[in-house]
Amino acid sequence: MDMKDQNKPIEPTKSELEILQVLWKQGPSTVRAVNDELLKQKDVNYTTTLKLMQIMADKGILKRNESQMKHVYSVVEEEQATKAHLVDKFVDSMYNGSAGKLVMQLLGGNKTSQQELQEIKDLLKKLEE
Amino acid sequence: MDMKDQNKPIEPTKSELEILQVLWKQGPSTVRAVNDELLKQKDVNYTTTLKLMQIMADKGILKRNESQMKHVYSVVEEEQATKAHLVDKFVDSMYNGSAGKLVMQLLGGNKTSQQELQEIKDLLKKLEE
DNA sequence: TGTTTCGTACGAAAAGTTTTCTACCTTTGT
DNA sequence: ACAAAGGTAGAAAACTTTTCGTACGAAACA
Repeated sequence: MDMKDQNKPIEPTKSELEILQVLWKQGPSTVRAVNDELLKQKDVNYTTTLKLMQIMADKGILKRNESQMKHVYSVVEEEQATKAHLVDKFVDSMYNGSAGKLVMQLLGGNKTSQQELQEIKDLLKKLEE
Repeated sequence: MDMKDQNKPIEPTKSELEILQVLWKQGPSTVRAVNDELLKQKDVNYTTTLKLMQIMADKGILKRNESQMKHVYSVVEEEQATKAHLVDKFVDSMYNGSAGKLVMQLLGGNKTSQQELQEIKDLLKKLEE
């Protein structure tokens, strides 16, 4: 009996998110591959990453292919879908649900490149139609 | 000896953020006032809120005025500053530091009102200069 | 075949967060 | 003066998240 029954949105913890990053970037991977990547950022034990990924599989965040000895893990939900609802949650809790306010803050902080600004303007034009 | 020595950016937990929200909205407040506000959203015990706010004071997130029996707590860092670096952290971990990508996602999700869109366009104009 | 290497699984411990219990002090009202 | 109401503080329980130790099976290789 496992915990895979849940239509609830995923709420990854901090470490879980780090693992998701790697899987988003590299696609389906073994624990070893994920751990090697994490090691570039921080000091982490192989079994720690393994355990975490097992837990995530249990929660239904990841699925795994056990046909090989080296299990291959992949992400269940689309990257975009996960990000979308994480952003939603963030906007809700920080900006009272107003995406506009968040955008204002981001644009105000001049952390945005010229090219990015142009892309945003183009998108705004499209939205007008 | 307390833990107030830290220039590290604040990383509030989920519950701590809820308390920050209230203080941002209401300004310096007693535990009672904060708790009353929280009660509108969820079921929470007075001593729980008290403890949390004490911990936050310990961490240096809040400061308090003890001159009265009813201690008055206020936020140490400016709301904008806290939000700015929380957003930064979020953008870093989710969008690889690209604020533009986040904006794109937000605008793409049509969660943004006409008025907000207008404000954003105005801001973009200003940024061009 | 035996031994070393690399993988998984499981369980427990460590650390962090949240909640509650209890004690005790101060203010208020009778 | 005393009781009641409302405040703080500290210890500890309950959860959640993160990390690690140990066992053991499969593959590689001398």
